[in-house]
Amino acid sequence: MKKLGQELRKIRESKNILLRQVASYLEIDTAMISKVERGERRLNRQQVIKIAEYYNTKEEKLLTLWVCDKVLDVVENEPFAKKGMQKALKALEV
Amino acid sequence: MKKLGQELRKIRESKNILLRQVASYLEIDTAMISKVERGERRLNRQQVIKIAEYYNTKEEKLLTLWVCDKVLDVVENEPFAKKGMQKALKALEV
DNA sequence: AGTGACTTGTCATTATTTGTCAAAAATACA
DNA sequence: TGTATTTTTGACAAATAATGACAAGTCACT
Repeated sequence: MKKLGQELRKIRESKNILLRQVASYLEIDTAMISKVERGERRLNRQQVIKIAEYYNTKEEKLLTLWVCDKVLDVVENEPFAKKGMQKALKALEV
Repeated sequence: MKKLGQELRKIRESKNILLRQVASYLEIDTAMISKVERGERRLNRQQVIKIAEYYNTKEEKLLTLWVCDKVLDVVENEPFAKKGMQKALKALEV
Protein backbone atom coordinates (compact mmCIF):
# COMPACT_ATOMS: atom_id res chain seq x y z
CA MET A 1 0.00 0.00 0.00
CA LYS A 2 1.00 3.58 -0.61
CA LYS A 3 2.97 2.86 -3.72
CA LEU A 4 3.79 6.43 -4.62
CA GLY A 5 5.15 7.31 -1.21
CA GLN A 6 7.43 4.29 -1.20
CA GLU A 7 8.77 5.15 -4.61
CA LEU A 8 9.30 8.81 -3.73
CA ARG A 9 11.26 7.91 -0.68
CA LYS A 10 13.35 5.43 -2.59
CA ILE A 11 14.16 7.99 -5.24
CA ARG A 12 14.88 10.76 -2.78
CA GLU A 13 17.22 8.62 -0.72
CA SER A 14 19.03 7.36 -3.79
CA LYS A 15 19.67 10.97 -4.71
CA ASN A 16 20.55 12.10 -1.21
CA ILE A 17 18.05 14.86 -1.13
CA LEU A 18 16.44 16.17 2.07
CA LEU A 19 12.72 16.40 2.72
CA ARG A 20 13.26 20.08 3.30
CA GLN A 21 14.56 20.50 -0.23
CA VAL A 22 11.72 18.65 -1.89
CA ALA A 23 9.24 20.53 0.24
CA SER A 24 10.74 23.83 -0.76
CA TYR A 25 10.59 22.89 -4.43
CA LEU A 26 6.95 21.92 -4.13
CA GLU A 27 6.29 24.90 -1.90
CA ILE A 28 4.75 22.87 0.87
CA ASP A 29 5.69 22.17 4.45
CA THR A 30 8.32 19.54 5.21
CA ALA A 31 5.83 17.73 7.41
CA MET A 32 3.58 17.36 4.42
CA ILE A 33 6.06 15.61 2.17
CA SER A 34 7.10 13.42 5.07
CA LYS A 35 3.49 12.33 5.40
CA VAL A 36 3.23 11.76 1.69
CA GLU A 37 6.21 9.44 1.67
CA ARG A 38 4.72 7.46 4.50
CA GLY A 39 1.35 7.24 2.78
CA GLU A 40 -0.48 9.37 5.28
CA ARG A 41 -1.30 12.15 2.84
CA ARG A 42 -1.76 12.44 -0.90
CA LEU A 43 -0.25 14.83 -3.39
CA ASN A 44 -2.42 16.34 -6.07
CA ARG A 45 -1.80 15.74 -9.75
CA GLN A 46 0.16 18.94 -10.28
CA GLN A 47 2.46 18.15 -7.40
CA VAL A 48 3.16 14.70 -8.76
CA ILE A 49 4.09 16.18 -12.10
CA LYS A 50 6.31 18.74 -10.45
CA ILE A 51 8.09 16.20 -8.32
CA ALA A 52 8.66 13.95 -11.33
CA GLU A 53 10.37 16.85 -12.98
CA TYR A 54 12.43 17.56 -9.87
CA TYR A 55 13.59 13.97 -9.64
CA ASN A 56 14.06 13.57 -13.39
CA THR A 57 11.69 10.67 -13.34
CA LYS A 58 9.08 9.62 -15.86
CA GLU A 59 5.89 11.47 -15.10
CA GLU A 60 3.92 8.48 -16.31
CA LYS A 61 5.51 6.20 -13.77
CA LEU A 62 4.69 8.40 -10.81
CA LEU A 63 1.22 9.29 -12.04
CA THR A 64 0.45 5.62 -12.45
CA LEU A 65 1.43 4.98 -8.84
CA TRP A 66 -0.58 8.00 -7.82
CA VAL A 67 -3.70 6.71 -9.55
CA CYS A 68 -3.07 3.30 -8.07
CA ASP A 69 -3.03 4.76 -4.56
CA LYS A 70 -6.19 6.73 -5.13
CA VAL A 71 -7.96 3.61 -6.32
CA LEU A 72 -6.72 1.59 -3.38
CA ASP A 73 -7.89 4.30 -1.01
CA VAL A 74 -11.36 4.12 -2.44
CA VAL A 75 -11.74 0.37 -2.24
CA GLU A 76 -9.94 -0.39 0.97
CA ASN A 77 -11.82 -2.60 3.42
CA GLU A 78 -14.36 -3.25 0.75
CA PRO A 79 -15.31 -6.91 0.35
CA PHE A 80 -16.24 -6.43 -3.29
CA ALA A 81 -13.23 -4.34 -4.15
CA LYS A 82 -11.88 -6.77 -6.67
CA LYS A 83 -15.15 -7.37 -8.44
CA GLY A 84 -15.89 -3.66 -8.53
CA MET A 85 -12.49 -2.81 -9.90
CA GLN A 86 -12.71 -5.46 -12.57
CA LYS A 87 -16.02 -4.07 -13.67
CA ALA A 88 -14.56 -0.58 -13.70
CA LEU A 89 -11.65 -1.77 -15.82
CA LYS A 90 -14.05 -3.30 -18.29
CA ALA A 91 -16.00 -0.07 -18.41
CA LEU A 92 -12.80 1.68 -19.44
CA GLU A 93 -12.06 -0.76 -22.25
CA VAL A 94 -15.25 0.22 -23.99
CA MET B 1 -20.68 5.30 -16.45
CA LYS B 2 -22.83 5.42 -13.37
CA LYS B 3 -23.53 1.75 -13.28
CA LEU B 4 -25.39 1.68 -10.01
CA GLY B 5 -27.80 4.43 -10.94
CA GLN B 6 -28.66 2.73 -14.21
CA GLU B 7 -29.31 -0.52 -12.45
CA LEU B 8 -31.41 1.08 -9.74
CA ARG B 9 -33.58 2.81 -12.28
CA LYS B 10 -33.98 -0.39 -14.24
CA ILE B 11 -35.04 -2.29 -11.15
CA ARG B 12 -37.36 0.41 -9.93
CA GLU B 13 -39.11 0.73 -13.25
CA SER B 14 -39.46 -3.01 -13.60
CA LYS B 15 -41.19 -3.03 -10.24
CA ASN B 16 -43.29 0.05 -10.90
CA ILE B 17 -42.15 1.83 -7.82
CA LEU B 18 -42.07 5.63 -7.52
CA LEU B 19 -39.01 7.67 -6.60
CA ARG B 20 -41.09 9.06 -3.77
CA GLN B 21 -41.49 5.59 -2.32
CA VAL B 22 -37.82 4.66 -2.50
CA ALA B 23 -36.92 8.02 -1.05
CA SER B 24 -39.28 7.52 1.83
CA TYR B 25 -37.84 4.08 2.53
CA LEU B 26 -34.30 5.41 2.54
CA GLU B 27 -35.45 8.51 4.43
CA ILE B 28 -33.95 10.90 1.93
CA ASP B 29 -35.35 13.54 -0.39
CA THR B 30 -36.93 12.47 -3.68
CA ALA B 31 -34.56 14.80 -5.51
CA MET B 32 -31.67 12.91 -4.00
CA ILE B 33 -32.64 9.48 -5.26
CA SER B 34 -33.43 11.01 -8.62
CA LYS B 35 -29.90 12.32 -8.76
CA VAL B 36 -28.53 8.98 -7.70
CA GLU B 37 -30.27 7.17 -10.52
CA ARG B 38 -28.89 9.67 -12.98
CA GLY B 39 -25.40 9.33 -11.57
CA GLU B 40 -25.20 12.85 -10.24
CA ARG B 41 -24.91 11.83 -6.61
CA ARG B 42 -23.69 8.77 -4.74
CA LEU B 43 -25.33 6.70 -2.07
CA ASN B 44 -23.32 5.60 0.91
CA ARG B 45 -22.70 1.96 1.69
CA GLN B 46 -25.52 1.68 4.18
CA GLN B 47 -27.98 3.13 1.74
CA VAL B 48 -26.94 0.67 -0.95
CA ILE B 49 -27.51 -2.19 1.45
CA LYS B 50 -30.87 -0.81 2.46
CA ILE B 51 -32.02 -0.34 -1.11
CA ALA B 52 -30.90 -3.86 -2.03
CA GLU B 53 -33.13 -5.11 0.74
CA TYR B 54 -36.01 -2.94 -0.44
CA TYR B 55 -35.72 -4.20 -3.99
CA ASN B 56 -35.05 -7.80 -2.98
CA THR B 57 -31.82 -7.71 -4.90
CA LYS B 58 -28.48 -9.26 -4.10
CA GLU B 59 -26.54 -6.87 -1.94
CA GLU B 60 -23.33 -8.05 -3.58
CA LYS B 61 -24.52 -7.09 -7.02
CA LEU B 62 -25.37 -3.53 -6.05
CA LEU B 63 -22.32 -3.06 -3.87
CA THR B 64 -20.13 -4.19 -6.72
CA LEU B 65 -21.67 -1.58 -8.98
CA TRP B 66 -21.28 0.95 -6.22
CA VAL B 67 -17.58 0.22 -5.86
CA CYS B 68 -17.23 0.30 -9.62
CA ASP B 69 -18.71 3.79 -9.72
CA LYS B 70 -16.47 5.03 -6.96
CA VAL B 71 -13.43 3.74 -8.79
CA LEU B 72 -14.54 5.27 -12.06
CA ASP B 73 -15.10 8.59 -10.31
CA VAL B 74 -11.58 8.57 -9.03
CA VAL B 75 -9.90 7.76 -12.35
CA GLU B 76 -12.05 9.70 -14.75
CA ASN B 77 -10.18 11.88 -17.23
CA GLU B 78 -6.97 10.29 -16.07
CA PRO B 79 -4.66 9.24 -18.89
CA PHE B 80 -3.06 6.53 -16.78
CA ALA B 81 -6.30 5.26 -15.36
CA LYS B 82 -5.96 1.82 -16.83
CA LYS B 83 -2.35 1.33 -15.81
CA GLY B 84 -3.06 2.60 -12.32
CA MET B 85 -6.06 0.36 -11.88
CA GLN B 86 -4.19 -2.65 -13.11
CA LYS B 87 -1.48 -1.98 -10.59
CA ALA B 88 -4.07 -1.54 -7.87
CA LEU B 89 -5.69 -4.83 -8.82
CA LYS B 90 -2.35 -6.56 -8.56
CA ALA B 91 -1.79 -5.00 -5.17
CA LEU B 92 -5.05 -6.58 -4.04
CA GLU B 93 -4.09 -10.03 -5.26
CA VAL B 94 -1.20 -10.10 -2.83
C1' DA C 1 -55.72 24.26 -16.54
C1' DG C 2 -54.71 20.74 -13.05
C1' DT C 3 -52.32 16.77 -11.22
C1' DG C 4 -48.56 13.67 -10.35
C1' DA C 5 -43.81 12.23 -11.33
C1' DC C 6 -39.49 13.55 -11.94
C1' DT C 7 -35.64 17.01 -12.58
C1' DT C 8 -32.89 21.04 -11.76
C1' DG C 9 -30.46 24.68 -9.41
C1' DT C 10 -29.29 26.79 -5.24
C1' DC C 11 -28.07 26.96 -0.67
C1' DA C 12 -26.71 25.76 4.06
C1' DT C 13 -24.69 22.26 6.60
C1' DT C 14 -21.41 18.69 7.35
C1' DA C 15 -17.50 16.06 6.44
C1' DT C 16 -13.14 15.38 4.46
C1' DT C 17 -8.74 16.89 2.92
C1' DT C 18 -4.88 19.82 2.93
C1' DG C 19 -1.33 22.39 4.87
C1' DT C 20 1.07 24.66 8.93
C1' DC C 21 3.05 24.94 13.30
C1' DA C 22 5.42 23.52 17.38
C1' DA C 23 7.33 20.00 19.68
C1' DA C 24 9.06 15.29 19.99
C1' DA C 25 11.77 11.63 18.21
C1' DA C 26 15.28 9.73 15.53
C1' DT C 27 19.69 10.09 13.26
C1' DA C 28 24.38 11.58 12.39
C1' DC C 29 28.56 12.54 13.83
C1' DA C 30 32.26 15.38 16.26
C1' DT D 1 28.18 12.00 25.28
C1' DG D 2 26.41 16.33 23.42
C1' DT D 3 24.59 18.85 19.87
C1' DA D 4 23.03 19.86 15.34
C1' DT D 5 20.19 18.24 11.74
C1' DT D 6 16.50 15.60 9.84
C1' DT D 7 12.31 13.43 10.18
C1' DT D 8 7.97 12.38 12.49
C1' DT D 9 3.93 13.42 15.16
C1' DG D 10 -0.28 15.52 16.76
C1' DA D 11 -3.23 19.34 17.01
C1' DC D 12 -5.22 22.78 14.67
C1' DA D 13 -7.00 26.10 10.96
C1' DA D 14 -8.11 26.72 6.23
C1' DA D 15 -9.71 25.11 2.03
C1' DT D 16 -12.50 22.00 -0.60
C1' DA D 17 -15.91 18.64 -1.50
C1' DA D 18 -20.10 16.01 -0.43
C1' DT D 19 -24.67 15.83 1.38
C1' DG D 20 -29.27 16.84 1.92
C1' DA D 21 -33.29 19.98 1.78
C1' DC D 22 -36.03 23.14 -0.54
C1' DA D 23 -38.42 25.54 -4.18
C1' DA D 24 -39.29 26.02 -8.72
C1' DG D 25 -39.07 23.89 -13.06
C1' DT D 26 -40.34 20.45 -16.89
C1' DC D 27 -42.94 16.76 -18.88
C1' DA D 28 -46.86 13.66 -19.77
C1' DC D 29 -51.36 12.86 -19.23
C1' DT D 30 -56.28 13.90 -18.55
